[in-house]
Amino acid sequence: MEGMRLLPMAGEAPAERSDAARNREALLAAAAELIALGCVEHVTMDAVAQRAGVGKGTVFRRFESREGLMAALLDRSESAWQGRILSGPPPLGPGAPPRERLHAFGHSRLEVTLLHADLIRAAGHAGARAYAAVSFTAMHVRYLLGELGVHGDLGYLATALLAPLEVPILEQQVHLEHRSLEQLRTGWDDLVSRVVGC
Amino acid sequence: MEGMRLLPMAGEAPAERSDAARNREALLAAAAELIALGCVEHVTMDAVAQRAGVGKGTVFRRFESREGLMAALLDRSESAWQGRILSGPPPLGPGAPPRERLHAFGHSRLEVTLLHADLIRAAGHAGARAYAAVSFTAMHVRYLLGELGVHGDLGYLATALLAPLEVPILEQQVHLEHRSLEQLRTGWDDLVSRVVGC
DNA sequence: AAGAAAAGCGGACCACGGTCCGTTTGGCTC
DNA sequence: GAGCCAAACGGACCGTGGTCCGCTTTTCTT
Repeated sequence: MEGMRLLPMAGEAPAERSDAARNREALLAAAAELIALGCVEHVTMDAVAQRAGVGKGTVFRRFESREGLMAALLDRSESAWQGRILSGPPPLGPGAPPRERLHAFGHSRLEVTLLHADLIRAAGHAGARAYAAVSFTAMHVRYLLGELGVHGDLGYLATALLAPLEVPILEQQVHLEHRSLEQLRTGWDDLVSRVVGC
Repeated sequence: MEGMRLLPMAGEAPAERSDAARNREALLAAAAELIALGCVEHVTMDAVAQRAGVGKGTVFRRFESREGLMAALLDRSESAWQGRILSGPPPLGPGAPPRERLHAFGHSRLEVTLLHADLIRAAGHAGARAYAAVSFTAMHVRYLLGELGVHGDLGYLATALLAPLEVPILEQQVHLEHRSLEQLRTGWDDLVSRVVGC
């Protein structure tokens, strides 16, 4: 049994070396600190590398790009939020009727998106990361629409419902058209009502 | 009548010097050429300046930024398109019933957005430019919704309807979810039906 | 424990967007 | 036409994201 590889498990994750893992944590921490004591724009790759006490190349090897670093940062709160949906208390989590869950979902997504707007924008379309997030929300909305007995192309309807919750649209509505959070919530509720049917 | 300013007309546009105007045209032409014989990403500010035979500083003085240059490029086809809506033949232009116009609007917007996706992405949120475009489409959809007798926050509904026609969402649907143009058109029609009411 | 291969590391280097400031030029007035 | 000045010009310069490659460290094997 000597030649047996313990972790790699077929051809999946080749496992990370200890120094690499240590640096990954140090870099994420450094980036988070830099955000905390300034804006996201101040998070420059050189600054992160210097603060973490590593070379610049290391940052890129760990996170591919600046967008990748931002996406990794985002990933933490995003997973927590997904957890609240999959197994948290109602009406966000399971247990409430689908209609209520859909309304709660929109309100929550609205808030979390506005809260992390800068980070999300800086993360851009970082590889499969962004798609994973989009895909989770789309799948959930699709599921709720199904529960509600909606007919039609549920995949398209889910995407269409989610589109007004994306950063550019929300920023436009808040900053250019001066809509309040309350108005956005009402708008979502109205939109949901129209889409699922009277 | 000697001291009278002919063009400035109050405090509006201070008029452009002849060499400035010449350079603006040369730069736009150079940029268009560079796009034509390569992708949008190859349009670098140095390259545009060199091809137009001017200094780099001139490019930035005329267009503020790379995004500004892209927005200026986009502005041409965008105005033509707006013209087709305001005074072109039905069902896109006036003359057709509002419902048909709304469907035609979505289909047309879909195509033009996908066609110029790269340019639109490169233009980003270039100052008031982007908002002007967004604002035109929003106003038009809002107007059509009004004609259709829809009740509620028409401004919000217009934005929500338009959101799935924005570049990031369309690219996601086309490239990640492999939806055809036909499916997108059908999706738009269905969405419109649900929003304006059965 | 020793040795070797692979994974990681670091920082010099490059390209591009954007700024600055000394110089030139177009378009006035006289 | 001469002269003036605001506007426009050009290109050296800077910061940042991203790459590359020779050196170091970890980890696995025997």
